[in-house]
Amino acid sequence: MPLYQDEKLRLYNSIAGEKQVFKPIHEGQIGMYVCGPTVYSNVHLGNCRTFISFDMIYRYLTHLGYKVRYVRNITDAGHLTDDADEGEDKISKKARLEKLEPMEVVQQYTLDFHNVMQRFNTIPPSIEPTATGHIVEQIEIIKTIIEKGYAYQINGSVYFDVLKFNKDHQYGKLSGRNIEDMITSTRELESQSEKQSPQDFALWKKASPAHIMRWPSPWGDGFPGWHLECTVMSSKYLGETFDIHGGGMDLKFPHHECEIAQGEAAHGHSPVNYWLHANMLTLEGKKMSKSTGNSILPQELFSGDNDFMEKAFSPSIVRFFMMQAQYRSVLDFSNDAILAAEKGLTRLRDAIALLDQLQVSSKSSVDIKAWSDKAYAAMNDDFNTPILIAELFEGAKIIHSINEEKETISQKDLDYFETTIKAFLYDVLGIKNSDAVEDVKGTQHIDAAMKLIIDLRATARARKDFDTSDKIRDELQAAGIQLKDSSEGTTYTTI
RNA sequence: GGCGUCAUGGCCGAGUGGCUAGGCAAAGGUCUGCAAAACCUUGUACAGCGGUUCGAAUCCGCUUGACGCCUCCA
Repeated sequence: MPLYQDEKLRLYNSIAGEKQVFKPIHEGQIGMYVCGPTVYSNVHLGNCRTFISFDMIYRYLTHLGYKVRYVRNITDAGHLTDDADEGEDKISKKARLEKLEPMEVVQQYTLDFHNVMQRFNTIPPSIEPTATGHIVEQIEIIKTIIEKGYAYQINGSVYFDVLKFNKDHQYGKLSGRNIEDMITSTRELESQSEKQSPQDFALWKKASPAHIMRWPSPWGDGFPGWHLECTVMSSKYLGETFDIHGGGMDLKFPHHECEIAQGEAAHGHSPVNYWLHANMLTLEGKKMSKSTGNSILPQELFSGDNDFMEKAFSPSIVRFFMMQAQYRSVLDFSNDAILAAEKGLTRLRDAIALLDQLQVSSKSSVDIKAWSDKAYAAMNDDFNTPILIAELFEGAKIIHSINEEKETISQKDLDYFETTIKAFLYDVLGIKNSDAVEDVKGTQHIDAAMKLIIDLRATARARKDFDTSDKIRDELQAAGIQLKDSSEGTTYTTI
């Protein structure tokens, strides 16, 4: 029997503004769409937080026994640098500046994104569609929206008519805005806009002669608007209404608002049942952002080559650090905070490593079921990973108590305990049980330590204390470090 | 200016109308030839001012501050 039948999952639905009991459209199956990156530059750590948060959510849903179709797009066209009429496609701009084919830009940063996601131990989505791969579908849905009367074309571009839409539907319900306020508070644009109303947004943009990314359409050569791809790809792979839509908090408006409008305009009903928004990662108290330069790249963190941190941190530590905050809370990234996370994770890992050598008894004095109930309760409460981690530390305390024979555990309980605690740390939180740090300084430390051990062994051999020298060699071997004796001396390698 | 979120002990970070969050750090202890490590024990904190209440850090109001969105951003 799948776990989800016992576990009542509640999640915070942004559009309702409250936690709701989760009920999928089809029993046991979930469709989840997450807005992916625009691949015009390297993903920074803030971007990663969102994807790691939804990876954890995907993992937990899967852990509960749901069959999840997880779609996360790659935006490789259509994302404008700004909303003005002269707004340029981000990919196109980067290609122009670096004298590359747009698809070279896309390829470079898609590879970077995949590489970083792999380092963070995220599970690839079931489908990872691209905007350029769905131009035909985007053109089709634009036609539909025009037919329904919610879009107009002008000078080879097509705009969504927000005011018209708002007469029959409610624009702004996700982000809590009403159209009147928006009209009165909209900043005046210097340039004369071809849009009927400043709130209108582009479904299709005419390509100027110099624009290198262009596709033919009924309205002339051009490229699709940013919001459209998500509407098209989510409905194509998950249906016109699906269970969960995720993304960063900063996409709530206008991006997700526009998605709702497009979906309702084209299909007549709301596209999403549960909207989930992951909060921002800040650096020195300010939102990480490519445009302001206040950001740190994952590679810089893993290598220690950055101005913010005193040492290198492995992907697992960074991920564990992120999991210590709830996904809906703003999290500030700092040297002290991640250092604390590193020590905590080590303690947790050390405790779990003790599981294999625990003595079993005929009866348990510890209540493992009560412990796991609390762990599940934490996750069922809108994926409260900080509480889950607190329970994992309680688990560590239990392990130590048994190890010191202050408490007892039966074989049956131990098996369940081990399975559960590992499932939560490895499978749900996605923390690997060990990982190598590509830390130059760290390697130097190990080298220094190994040199000392090797010297001690050499001394022992010199005085024919082979008990000691063999012990060193054999135990290192067992620990995965192989000594190599040669006429030049002794070296070591990891196995 | 509009909309929204948040202010928790040295740091990070949960949660709750009355009962221990957790991690890091710190102090004491166990262990140890000495250290280190490890493990155990210890924290009554919740921006300020009012109000509701038998009781609020938790609810309401105001003040102050921070952040996010309103323009591209995960």
